[in-house]
Amino acid sequence: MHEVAHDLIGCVVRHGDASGTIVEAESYHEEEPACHAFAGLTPRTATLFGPPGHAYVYRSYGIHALLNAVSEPQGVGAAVLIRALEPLEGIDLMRARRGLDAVEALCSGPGKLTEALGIGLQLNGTPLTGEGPIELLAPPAGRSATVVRGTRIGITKAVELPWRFCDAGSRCVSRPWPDAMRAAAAQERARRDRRAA
DNA sequence: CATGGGATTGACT
DNA sequence: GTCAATCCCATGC
Repeated sequence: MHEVAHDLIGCVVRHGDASGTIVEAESYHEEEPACHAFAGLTPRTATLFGPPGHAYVYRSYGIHALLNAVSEPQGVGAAVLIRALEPLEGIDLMRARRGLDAVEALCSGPGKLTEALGIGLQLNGTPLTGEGPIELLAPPAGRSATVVRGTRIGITKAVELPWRFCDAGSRCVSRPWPDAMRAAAAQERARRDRRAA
């Protein structure tokens, strides 16, 4: 049921002149209480119950816009939250919007990437298939990411569900890193220290 | 109509 | 580590 979230890792999101590769995503479904669609069909969740391949953008904590891709057929409320990108094009534009220089900090969080790409609430409900301002593109041929799976973060309900997917090789993932990534990073550090000694 | 709670981030102790 | 910022909307009276 959550292969969409897995498969989005490595895909490219583009808005205007800025784009990035997805390195982190989480799946949400109407049957579990962490999903906004759990409350049923309301004005807020209408997009979630609409056709797949559309953007669900909502305001979080009154401050940030968060970008999701509707992932199930019309009538089923489900979406994949895009949590982090590796910047690809328009990096200087992203720097200007974010007021930061470090590339790995530009899109390493769901609120950060919408700011970097200039995505706002007015894009809620727009298609991601190329007819709308935001476009979702398949991974470039030949690219294959090592995807690690973990529990979703920042939520208080259904925290045990392992529906968070990250590219283990990316430094642009939002924190905290999944255990598998921390282990890999520690191993790398040990290897480097051994070489230095 | 009033209230409360976030799928977060950045600044500060 | 803690904490405030800030607003949409679901819920309850």
